[in-house]
Amino acid sequence: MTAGDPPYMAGLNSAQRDAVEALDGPVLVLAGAGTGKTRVLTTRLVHLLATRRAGPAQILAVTFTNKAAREMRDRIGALLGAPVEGWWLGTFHALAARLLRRHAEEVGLKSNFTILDTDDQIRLVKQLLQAENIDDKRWPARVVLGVIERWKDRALTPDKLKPEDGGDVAGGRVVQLYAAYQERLKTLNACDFGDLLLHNITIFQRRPDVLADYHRRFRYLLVDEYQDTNVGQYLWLRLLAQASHNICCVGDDDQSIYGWRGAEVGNILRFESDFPGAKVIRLEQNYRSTSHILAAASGVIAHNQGRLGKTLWTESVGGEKVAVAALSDGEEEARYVGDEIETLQRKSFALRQIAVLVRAGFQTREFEERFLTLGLPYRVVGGPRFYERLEIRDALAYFRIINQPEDDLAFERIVNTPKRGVGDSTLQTLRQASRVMAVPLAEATWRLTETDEIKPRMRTVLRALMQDIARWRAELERMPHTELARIILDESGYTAMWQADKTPEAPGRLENLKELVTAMADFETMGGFLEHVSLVMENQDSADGDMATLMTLHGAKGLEFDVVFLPGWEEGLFPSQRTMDENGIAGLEEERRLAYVGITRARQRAFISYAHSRRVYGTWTSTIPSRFIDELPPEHVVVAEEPTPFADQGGFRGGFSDWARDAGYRLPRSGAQPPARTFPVIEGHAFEVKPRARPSSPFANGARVFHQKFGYGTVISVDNDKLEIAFDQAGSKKVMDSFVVGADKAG
DNA sequence: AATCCAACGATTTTT
DNA sequence: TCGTTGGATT
Repeated sequence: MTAGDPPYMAGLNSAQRDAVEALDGPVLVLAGAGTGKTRVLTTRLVHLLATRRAGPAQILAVTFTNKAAREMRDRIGALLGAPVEGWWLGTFHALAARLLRRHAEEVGLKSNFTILDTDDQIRLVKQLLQAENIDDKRWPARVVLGVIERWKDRALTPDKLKPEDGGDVAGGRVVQLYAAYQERLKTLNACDFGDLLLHNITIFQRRPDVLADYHRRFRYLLVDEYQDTNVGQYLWLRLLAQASHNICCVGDDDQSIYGWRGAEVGNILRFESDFPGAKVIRLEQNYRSTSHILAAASGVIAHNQGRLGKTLWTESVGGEKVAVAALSDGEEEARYVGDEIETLQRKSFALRQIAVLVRAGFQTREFEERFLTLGLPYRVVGGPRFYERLEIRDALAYFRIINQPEDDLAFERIVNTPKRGVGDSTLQTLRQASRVMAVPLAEATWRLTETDEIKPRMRTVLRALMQDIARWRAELERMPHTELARIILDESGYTAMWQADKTPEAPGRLENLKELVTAMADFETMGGFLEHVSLVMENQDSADGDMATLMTLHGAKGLEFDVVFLPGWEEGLFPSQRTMDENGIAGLEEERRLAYVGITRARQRAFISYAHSRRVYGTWTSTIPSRFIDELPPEHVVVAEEPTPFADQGGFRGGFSDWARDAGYRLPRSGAQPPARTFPVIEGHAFEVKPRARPSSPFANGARVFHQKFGYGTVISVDNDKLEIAFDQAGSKKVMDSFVVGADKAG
């Protein structure tokens, strides 16, 4: 490092430095796992500013997730010592939406268009299927929508498709449905996520003057996670970069795991031919993991074809080898993981630095059950997002119909929520009127209340609703939108509906509604807030405190932990049978990349495991160890195994899988009971006695308590800090007292 | 229009 | 096995 270096360059290695300093022309930074990718991106951006190549307004910095965008913003803010506001730094979708609001009329939308979420999309497709008399049993709306979305990912608009391109999906009429879907979106003044990008592309192509304007504006482009871009995103970037050629993409072909969502690894593989004269820089020094962990991950990923190729290395040699354990069944596997975590805890690993990464969400269940019995605090990452919750979507539908009168989907959602006695037949009448008069549903409803088309009682109800909506809409101009939101939820009877609800979820839902209104305060307008919700709002990491993490491999991308558990490495489960059936070798390779992502999340320890037999949808199935286990380089792995007649005492000599398959032979056939559990594996760590002297429980027999997962129940026995509780819904369970609260304090 | 059961079917999900 | 969903029932 030279004396004249600016402080923000301090500590960069030479490859990182190259990536920061290569400012002109196309640059591809191949950043392996844990090689300081974000550091490079943020430093590069700061370097652009410091060298006065560009001001904040001339840089377009694109990420996939809001989280990544936030992280970049925070880190740049820290480097500059000033907050990053109003920059063109955000997700593809947020930036595209921002551009589209400025030019909406160009594609037949108004600037206040609604961004639909998946639920809205499915409802819309369902309506179209019904209108076309297509059996939605045979062709479920989600399947049809899936086909349409994959087309959108590839920037294939209906005009680019021939009717036969849809195969026999929806009776051979998908293309037609797709066109109808787009038409319908336009009349709803709405678009879906894919459209945000595609409309941008249309505008750029149709209006060279507009594009040229953005060329003058955006002189430097920075793109994160380039391996995850789909064709639409690629075209969008290429259009924006075609004047300056100053595009820098950062990514890792080995971490491309979203092919099933339309991501094209091809984009990153083709970068050099797409952007002639491109400079390719490899970041290969890993700052995260031990050499054993890196070697294990590299050994697996080396089995993939068609990689750009990187050789990760680290200065952190040694450490523990990757542990591989064979367990008898899933329950035993959960027991094993739980035991290992307790051991690690005694070695003073923090729980928040330990993660269990599974292939599919349902796998977390066994671990949850085990952790509950052990009293091991954990959090499950994933599950429904805040804005996907029923009550949030209902509330938003009210706000949407106020904000955007043409939003029929929102109207349909709230017209009978809370119950107003508006049934299917009334709704049909409204829909028909809307169609005949060619006006939005809300407008049609308004007009119908003036006629005798509908029964007088219904007319009164609907008129009241429409008057409310009109009044709220007028208030939009006059009062703060947070206050208006409270009024809407109140006057519509929506809050009252949940207050009257006696189910255990009701208090939580009211809580969420409150939270929603609070969150609105950060926005200047209702419209701004709605945009935020559809593009940005996510689960708040409510769980602070020291807890182990349970999540999917997909969810773990971009994260790191001291210790990672990778259970369920069995053929069919991981790699997933379905992926292999559907996508063959390409699918298998994506699964392998997932394995690579999983292993490289670990800083110090990785534990891979599989079960000999597993209950799949209720029936016992015997399993075969994942082929990925065979691909682990033996010298970096330590096998924790049951001694068997087949196993060499030294372990791992003639090939692990042979041993494993031999052992598998001794298992009962599918449908039988699992073998007796004989092996809680792994070398002894019995030298320590459970040190935690626990205070006796604050709960007594007969106490009414509430548990996050099991709901309400009555304590039937107390054993120090362990309680046995008869839950009203879930039956009798043993749980830790720290996991329950008094029933009076619940909610 | 609300409620109740049976039949079904079941990955991964950044926006 | 278990949760969801849609048809049938009141």
